[in-house]
Amino acid sequence: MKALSKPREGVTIYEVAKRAGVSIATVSRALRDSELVTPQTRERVRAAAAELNFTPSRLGRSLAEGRHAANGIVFPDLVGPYYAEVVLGYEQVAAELGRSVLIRATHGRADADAQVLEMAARVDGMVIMGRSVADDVVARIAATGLPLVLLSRDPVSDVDTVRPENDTTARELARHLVGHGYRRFAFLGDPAAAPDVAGRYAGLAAGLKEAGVRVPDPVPCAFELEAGRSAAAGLLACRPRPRVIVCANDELALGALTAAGEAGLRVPQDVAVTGWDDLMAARFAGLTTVRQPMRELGATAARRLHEQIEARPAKRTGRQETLPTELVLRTSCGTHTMG
Amino acid sequence: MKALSKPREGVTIYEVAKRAGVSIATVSRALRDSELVTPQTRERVRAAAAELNFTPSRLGRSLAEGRHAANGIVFPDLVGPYYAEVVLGYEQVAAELGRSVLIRATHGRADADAQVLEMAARVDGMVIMGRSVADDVVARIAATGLPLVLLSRDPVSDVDTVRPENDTTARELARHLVGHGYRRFAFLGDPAAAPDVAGRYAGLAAGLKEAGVRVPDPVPCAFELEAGRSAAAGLLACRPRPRVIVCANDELALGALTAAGEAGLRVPQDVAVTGWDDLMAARFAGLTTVRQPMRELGATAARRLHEQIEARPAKRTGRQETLPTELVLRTSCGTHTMG
DNA sequence: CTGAAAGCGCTAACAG
DNA sequence: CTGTTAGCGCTTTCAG
Repeated sequence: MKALSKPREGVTIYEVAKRAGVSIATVSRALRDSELVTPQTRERVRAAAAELNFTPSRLGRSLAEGRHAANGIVFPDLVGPYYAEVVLGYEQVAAELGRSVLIRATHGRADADAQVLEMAARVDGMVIMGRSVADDVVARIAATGLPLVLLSRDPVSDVDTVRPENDTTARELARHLVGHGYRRFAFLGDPAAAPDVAGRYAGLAAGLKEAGVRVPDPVPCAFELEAGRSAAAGLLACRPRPRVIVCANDELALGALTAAGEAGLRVPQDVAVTGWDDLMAARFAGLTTVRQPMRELGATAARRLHEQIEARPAKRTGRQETLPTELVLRTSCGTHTMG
Repeated sequence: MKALSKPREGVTIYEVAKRAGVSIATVSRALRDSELVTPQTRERVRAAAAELNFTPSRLGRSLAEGRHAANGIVFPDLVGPYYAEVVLGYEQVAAELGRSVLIRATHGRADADAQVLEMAARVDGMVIMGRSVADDVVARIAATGLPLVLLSRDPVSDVDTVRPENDTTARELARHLVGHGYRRFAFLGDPAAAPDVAGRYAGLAAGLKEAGVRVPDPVPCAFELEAGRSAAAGLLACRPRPRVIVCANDELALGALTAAGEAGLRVPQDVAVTGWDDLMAARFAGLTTVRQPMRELGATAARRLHEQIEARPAKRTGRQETLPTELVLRTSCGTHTMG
């Protein structure tokens, strides 16, 4: 057997050791500020490392330490400001905790399962958001004992979950709209596409039922402005026309607003529209919507995950955490009298 | 010397080998579809692996293969839709190429340099965006021979660069605004904060100079709506008031629009406003702006990086690529007569 | 076709 | 305080 001699090119700890005239153990210690080295030696090693522009291999270190010092997050997509904010909150907390961050958007890809499993092998713990992968993949990862947190997703076995409040606020929205005198409702969005949408629809339905108003069937629709526009155009062509279109998120609502304009209808006089998310555009479009603590969702998930990682061996608590959301009234749902 | 016995818990290739009654080499081969194993053996190994819920350790594999199969991307921040879109494009291409993605937002953190260096040790190549770290860090990473691509940033030595067109389109914008008859310009944004802003300001200045219009000093301002609002409020209080406020990006412009509204000024009759980015909100705010191929910027950077990684040992070409941008005229810059 | 064993770069006992 | 050395989990010669 001979050396394999891969065409590696990074400077290794051996070269630094040789240059500094010490052993690799001393280099390792010196570079990590161990107390077990003379300031003198430390300096010599430091100098040698600097001269060689040496950075320790993360692979070697992780393998020896038995940890990656990295967290992952998987989400269905990154389109629209929603996911980005969540990822931002996640990254921020992870960075503070000194952990690297791996991301993967599944985009409904065929090999999503494999990619997520791959990520599971690279991290000390991960967050899975929404319906990015099937339950059996989640279960399989959970079975390995890897720290795991589900975000905006229905619980799977005893995995920790973090999500925004949907039900209560959706009921509140229903009550508010009924208060405007509306009776013909439409719901734009596919409850089967995301747990959050299911929760919003359920809350709306419950609120309407309480008020004795007919509950509309949901109109499934992709999460894009364009899709919202065309679906809403169809809805607005119905007779009798719905008096209010409750949309599963702001992008759809913005599309509905566009459709209403194209149909020559005034909002809210002819048709009212509501969204969900409170994107920046919602403000400029005067859209009534629900504000979600997106960044905080990501940050919270990161903290829960970290707790699990630190608490190894894992004690799955199945903790469920729900973050509050807030109804934001603007002009698109109807005219509000001041005072 | 004894075994170290870390409290590792993952199933290893040894256990699979034992269970399948073969050597670890055979397991390794079987699981990676090597031709060198009987279908029979392969099946036996597969079964054993499945029963044990085995996933090969990425660390072990990477260390042995001498590659991470991961790419990194560093950006200054993730606030606002701009960066998210870039990251999305990057992730998408990286995923197609079978590579994991590491992200890091520096947020102007003090330890940004160390974090970026850390990432450099975890990936086979990385993209550095805007002013996320200082030139010397870029140079240092480049010196290690790690494949590197700069995004929306001034070139450093011979590192490949990808960026959006700023100068030409900014000149075009200047000409258009001068065509509206405007002479008193203001520029909101800090050219020192981002190379893109510097390019936009330079282009605007050049365009104005050509037209014989006085070039305004830039008004430095953070990249946030609120900051834009207050800076614009100050500008609008000046006498004589600027006739048009050219903003470094849409968020600032949206803030300027808000400020104008609060000051009781009509846009564009009393003051015109332009942005840059073409966020979704820009459309609903009627904002004249410049559309950038954000997703394509990320995707292009990912491809360039991949080329470098595949072409190892690296041959730095210092290739510079500029992606086109497009002026989008809406109502905020002035009234346009049809036809 | 399969197995034995040598590393990949680093950390951490252990023995000086 | 410092050096020696045994792994960490996997891939890959090299021999059979």
